[in-house]
Amino acid sequence: MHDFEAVLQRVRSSGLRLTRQRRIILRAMCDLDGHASAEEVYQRVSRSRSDVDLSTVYRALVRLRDLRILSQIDLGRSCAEFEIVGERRHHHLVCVSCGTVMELDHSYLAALEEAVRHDFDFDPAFDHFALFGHCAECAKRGPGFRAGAG
Amino acid sequence: MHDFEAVLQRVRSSGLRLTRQRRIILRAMCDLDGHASAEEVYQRVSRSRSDVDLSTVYRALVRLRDLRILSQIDLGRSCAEFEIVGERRHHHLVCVSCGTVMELDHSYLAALEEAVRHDFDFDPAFDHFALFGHCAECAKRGPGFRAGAG
DNA sequence: ATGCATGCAAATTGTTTGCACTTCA
DNA sequence: TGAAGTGCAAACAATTTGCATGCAT
Repeated sequence: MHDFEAVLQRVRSSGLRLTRQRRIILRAMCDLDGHASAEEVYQRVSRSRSDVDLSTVYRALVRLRDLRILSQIDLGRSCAEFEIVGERRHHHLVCVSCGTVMELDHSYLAALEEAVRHDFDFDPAFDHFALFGHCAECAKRGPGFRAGAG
Repeated sequence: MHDFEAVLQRVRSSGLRLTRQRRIILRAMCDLDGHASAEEVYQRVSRSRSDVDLSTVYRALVRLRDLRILSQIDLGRSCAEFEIVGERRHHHLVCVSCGTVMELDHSYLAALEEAVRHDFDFDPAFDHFALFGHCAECAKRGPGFRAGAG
């Protein structure tokens, strides 16, 4: 649940052309709580009678991601997922066996971020990333499934 | 550069059938220093006259990854990459603009691993993962390119 | 008006699968 | 011998692209 008007404002000030389709897509992204793949966004916007082509969805998501209005993430579902960039920086714990996704506050990564920046002169794009592993229940049940997912 | 015989031994003791094709693939993975995608492995093993089908390469890589003889990683090249699992746990810093890949010792992630395990009862599969961002040179040159890569 | 965006359809790319045949254990 | 593995070709899914048309600025 993000402020649609605020997002529109960000788009306008970025200079990106605000078309009917992009408006629809942004509305869907704002309403949505969490992530969505291009296909999912497409499904949602297709419900409204003024539908949008799938390729347009793809193009819009990429543009908006480049402007940092959306962030892109790989949650291990073999497709890119997107989310409105909000104020709280957060990341994700993804269970590779049951698919559960938990949020991880950015503070957990602050030290690592600093160390990498200092020691390697490397600026990590730590805005939204996924950490794969096993949740408590699945760990109990024993290993198996997808191994080194990254 | 990994010890081919040692790897074969691991495969044998895992119970996996040791075929001509898998031997060839493993030899290629051992000779190779670093990662390779299925396609790259395929290219390499195709040079030898006793070539291997691409689908066989895919199937072998998956099997070997499940046995933890190989680790799989997404380095942002939009294809899975594989590497022989060695002794030193390490991860990667991937520059999203120039593509440079640097190694990051596991020690950098130890604290995070522990915190996540403790606070979320979540066991991160921290064997080999990629951290995207910008290297010093590219950061200097200014932003652009791929944004939130995860 | 003019250039950026869209729709449509077709192309690409990475990866997977069905099936008859081969081969390792 | 029998189950597991292979080659081949075809299927797939996610994403991209060419091009004529359309619409914000």
